[in-house]
Amino acid sequence: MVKSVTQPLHHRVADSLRGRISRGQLAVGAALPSEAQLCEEFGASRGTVRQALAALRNEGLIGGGQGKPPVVRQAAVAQPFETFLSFTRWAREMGREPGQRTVEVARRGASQVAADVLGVDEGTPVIEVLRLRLLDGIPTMLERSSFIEPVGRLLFDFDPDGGSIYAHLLDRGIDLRAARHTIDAIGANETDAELLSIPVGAPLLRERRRATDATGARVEYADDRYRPDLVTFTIDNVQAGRVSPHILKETS
Amino acid sequence: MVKSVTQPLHHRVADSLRGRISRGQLAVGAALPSEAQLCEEFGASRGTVRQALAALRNEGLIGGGQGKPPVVRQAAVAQPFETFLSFTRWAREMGREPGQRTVEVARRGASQVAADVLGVDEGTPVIEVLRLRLLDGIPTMLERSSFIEPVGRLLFDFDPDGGSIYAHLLDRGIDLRAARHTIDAIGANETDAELLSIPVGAPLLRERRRATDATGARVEYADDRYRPDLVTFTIDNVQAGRVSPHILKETS
DNA sequence: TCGCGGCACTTGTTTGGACAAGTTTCCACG
DNA sequence: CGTGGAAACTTGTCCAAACAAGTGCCGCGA
Repeated sequence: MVKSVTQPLHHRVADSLRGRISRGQLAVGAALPSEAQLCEEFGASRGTVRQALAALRNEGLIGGGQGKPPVVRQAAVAQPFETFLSFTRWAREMGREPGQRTVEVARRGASQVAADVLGVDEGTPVIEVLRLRLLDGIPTMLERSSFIEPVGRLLFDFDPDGGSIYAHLLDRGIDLRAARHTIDAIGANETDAELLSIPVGAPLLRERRRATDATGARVEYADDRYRPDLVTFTIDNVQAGRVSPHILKETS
Repeated sequence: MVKSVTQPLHHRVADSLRGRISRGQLAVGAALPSEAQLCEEFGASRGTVRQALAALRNEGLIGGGQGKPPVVRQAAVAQPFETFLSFTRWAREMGREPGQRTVEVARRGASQVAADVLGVDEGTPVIEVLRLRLLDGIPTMLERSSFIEPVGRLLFDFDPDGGSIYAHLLDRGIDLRAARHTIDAIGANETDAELLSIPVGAPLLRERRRATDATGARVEYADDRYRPDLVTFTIDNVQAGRVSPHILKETS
C-alpha cells in the first residue's frame, strides 16, 4: 500500500466526502456509497473508512442507522464558528449582500476593558478598528475591534472595504481557533445612533467577543452592536439528546 | 470472550469513565488511565477502548494529544436544556436564590403573535402567565408565557410562588422536549419598567421561546425580558472542533 | 552541573478478519 | 396476485497485530 506522507488516510476520505456533500454531488437525503464501495475507491480498509464516516457523523453531516447506508442530512450547516466570526461570510450564506464602511483604523493604547480581556497592561498599544457593517446597503451592525499589536499591524495593508478581516489574517498565518461570545443589550450612544440611523438610547443587541489563536493566546476583543429589528440570535435545543444546541444568527 | 447481551462494550466503557468524571473520581486536569490499562480493566481490545475514548472526546469531556494520556477537561457542564427552560433550576445552579412573584394567571384569547407561534387561530383560548423572577430578591426578569389550553389548565392548581412551572407540568405528564429560543433586544415598556425598577425605554435582553412536547406539538410561547446588567448569554465555540458550541446563561 | 541522546511509554493510523444485527429485495408458495 | 420468508447486503461490534509519531524521563558524557 503506497501511503501519502501528507495526511492520514481517514482524513482524506472524510475530506473527499465532505467536498462531495458541499458541492452537491451528494444531494440532501441521498445515500452515501456503502462502506465496501468506499474501501475499494480509496484502497482503504473498513476500519479506516468507518473512522472517516464517524467524523462526518459527529459533525452532523450524515445520519442513518444500522443496516441502512448513511444519508446526507439536511441543514448541512456550516460550522457556526465562521458564522459567528465573519460577518461577510455569514451575510453571503444568508443570501444577503454584505457591505461595510471602515470608519477608523488606529493604533493607540488599550482601554481598560480591552486590556483586561486581552490580558495586557492598560495602555499597551493595540490596533482598533471601527467598522459599520451593512446588509443590502442597510446599516445593520457597528463593530469595534481591538487586536493585539503583532496581529493588528497586519491590518494596515488591509483594504478597508475589501471584505473579511479574518480572511485577510488567515492569509497571513493568523488562524483564530476559539472564541467566547457574550450577548447582552445596551442603549445606543451618540456614535451608535448616528452611524446606525437610530435614536440615542434605542436598544441594541450587543455581542462582545474574545478570540484566541491556536496557542490559546488572546488576539482580539470586539464589541459588536446589532440593530435588534434586523438581526437576532436563535438557539435550538432538545432535551436528553446528546445533540448539541444549534445556534444561528438570523436576519428578520 | 463472554459477551453481555445488554449494551455494547464500548458503551459500558464510556459510561464507566463518564461516571468517574462526574463523580469526581477523575479530577479536572487529571490524566485518564492509559489505553492499555483500560483494555486490561475491561477485558476489551484496544479498538474498543479507543471507540469509547472517541465518544468522550467529542462530548468535550476529555482532551489531550498524541503521546500524552488524555486529560479530563473542565466544564463537565450539565445539559443546557434545563438551564434554558427553568429559571428556578438555573438560578440554583448558579448558587443564587431564585424568587418569583406571579403577577397574573389568566385564560383569554390568544394574541396574534402567540397564536401564530402556537399554531392556533387568533382568539383561541390560551392560559397566560405573567411572572416576575427574582435573583437573591432582586427583580431580574419578566416572563410572559402563553400555554395551549389543555396544558395551561394544569396551572390553575399551581402554587403561584411555588417554584418551577416546568417541574409542576412534568409531574402531570407534560414533558417539554425541544425549544427554540430567539434572542434580541427591546426597550422596556411601562409594565416592564415598573416591575423591573428601570426607566421606560431602557434596553432589555429578550428571549422568546417556543417549546414543544415529545410529539412535536407546540405547547408554550414565552417572552422573557432580562435586565442586561444582571444576565447575559455566553457562547463558546472552537473552530474545526467537532465539539459543539457551549451556551451559558450567566449573571454578572 | 548541564545538556543531549536514547529508551520506554503513550497515542495515532491502518490492516484484516469474524460475527451480530438490521434492511431490502425478490422469489416461491399459497 | 399478495404475502411470507429466505437470501443478499448493509452497518454495528469486537478482536489481534503492527508500525508511526509524539512525550517524558533517565542516564551518560562533556
